[in-house]
Amino acid sequence: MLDPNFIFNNKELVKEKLSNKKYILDYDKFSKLYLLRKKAIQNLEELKGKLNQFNKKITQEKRKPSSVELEEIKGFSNQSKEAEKNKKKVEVDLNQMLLEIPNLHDDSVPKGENELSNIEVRKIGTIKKYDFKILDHTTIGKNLNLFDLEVAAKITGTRFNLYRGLGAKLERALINFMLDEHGKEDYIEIFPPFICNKESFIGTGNLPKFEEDLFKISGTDNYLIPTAEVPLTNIHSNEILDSSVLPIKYVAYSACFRSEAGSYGKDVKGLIRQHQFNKIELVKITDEFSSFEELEKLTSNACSILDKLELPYRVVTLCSGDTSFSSAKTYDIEVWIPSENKYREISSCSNFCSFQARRANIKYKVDNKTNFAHTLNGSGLAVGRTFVAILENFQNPDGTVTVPKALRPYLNNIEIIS
RNA sequence: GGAGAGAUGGGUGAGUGGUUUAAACCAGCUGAUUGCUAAUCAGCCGUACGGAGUAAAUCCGUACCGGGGGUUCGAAUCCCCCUCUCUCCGCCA
Repeated sequence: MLDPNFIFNNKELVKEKLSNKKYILDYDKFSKLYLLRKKAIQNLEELKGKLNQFNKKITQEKRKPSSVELEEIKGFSNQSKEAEKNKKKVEVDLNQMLLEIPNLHDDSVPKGENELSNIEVRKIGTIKKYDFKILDHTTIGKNLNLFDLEVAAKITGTRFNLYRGLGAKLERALINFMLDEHGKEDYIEIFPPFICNKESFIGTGNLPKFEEDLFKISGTDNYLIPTAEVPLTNIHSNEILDSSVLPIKYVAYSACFRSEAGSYGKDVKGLIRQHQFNKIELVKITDEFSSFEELEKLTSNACSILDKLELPYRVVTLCSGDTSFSSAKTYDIEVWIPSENKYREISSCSNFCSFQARRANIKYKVDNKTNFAHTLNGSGLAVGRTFVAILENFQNPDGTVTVPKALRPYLNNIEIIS
């Protein structure tokens, strides 16, 4: 959520930035609600003040009000009740509008409409030359009996997967490897619930706008998490943190559930786009001064997993139009997928500045002053896509797959999956 | 699933309709005193919003005792709904 005072006082700037993010702000509607709210508050407080004064007098004089007084004061009481209802209604209206306004992108973000305007920051690792006909991960997985999309389709449906044998072990090894590596960087490990309530989703910005992307638990206001960002960021909702505990760093494994509404034709083959997948998530809560510095660190923490797994990748700064609803600045990390001959997103690292903190009410205190905290997150990494990248990048001419050295201790020191 | 108890400031905890402007204690901060540590004494010690102030300091007002609604001139206190916690029983990994 943006600061309503900031919107009110920076009309042109806010409108322009939002339009770069493909959002047309109805400023007139906003300022009308903003001013109505102020007026409603002033009206209510004046009436309440009169009422309080009268009641204080009665109390001090230790007597019951006379019938004449009662008549008069009842009028005030009723008026103030009306004023209160009016205030609440205006506040709800304003709040609803604010919840649907995206975050402003940071000035360091390139302006642009779509991914064509994203800027490559760096490219790491060398793409192998293969002197044999390479296979895609679906074929490799099938040949080596590592996972079974058909069985998953039978027992659940499309876009679900079942890992089997060494495939299941590889997936688990990756999870443990990533958690351990981030633990070395002093991220506190969390094992969160995979279902969160509506308030938590509003806190991170998934609701109210993106409900269709989520799986709702029938008969409740709860949803399956699409990422551990939701529980992790909300650990400190409605709290005022002492500045000495910042930055707070969390890492968590979770299964992630996404409806993938509106992506029916996309990536229908293989493990790239699933309704359920595994992911390691990094979340940071910082003060307002260090968040961009912490974003750089968080991004390189995510990259270091790819470095250690010897997977080629590149880092991209998303342009304004490609930056998500809640984010002020996002780096995408994209891993090389040989069968597609291109880089594919494997992590998205974002600084939300105070946008989520306002929604989730996360503050910190320094020198007796409270401010909204800044929140950040990034995948470290998407496990399923890492699995895909390993199968494809480490495939051998004989159809086997070499296990990256760093991962072997997690896989009974197996060197080759055959 | 059944029965019961509870939720009050950073913590413990009093408070069953009106000086509650939430007692008291602990923790914390500031100052005084005293060789140091410590002890003692005094003061301070929440959040949000609105208003005044060029701004900061500050001052005034309003709201907040798990959340929402209601009764009343007046609610931490009475009524209704919800959430969560604890205890016992049943079931269960």
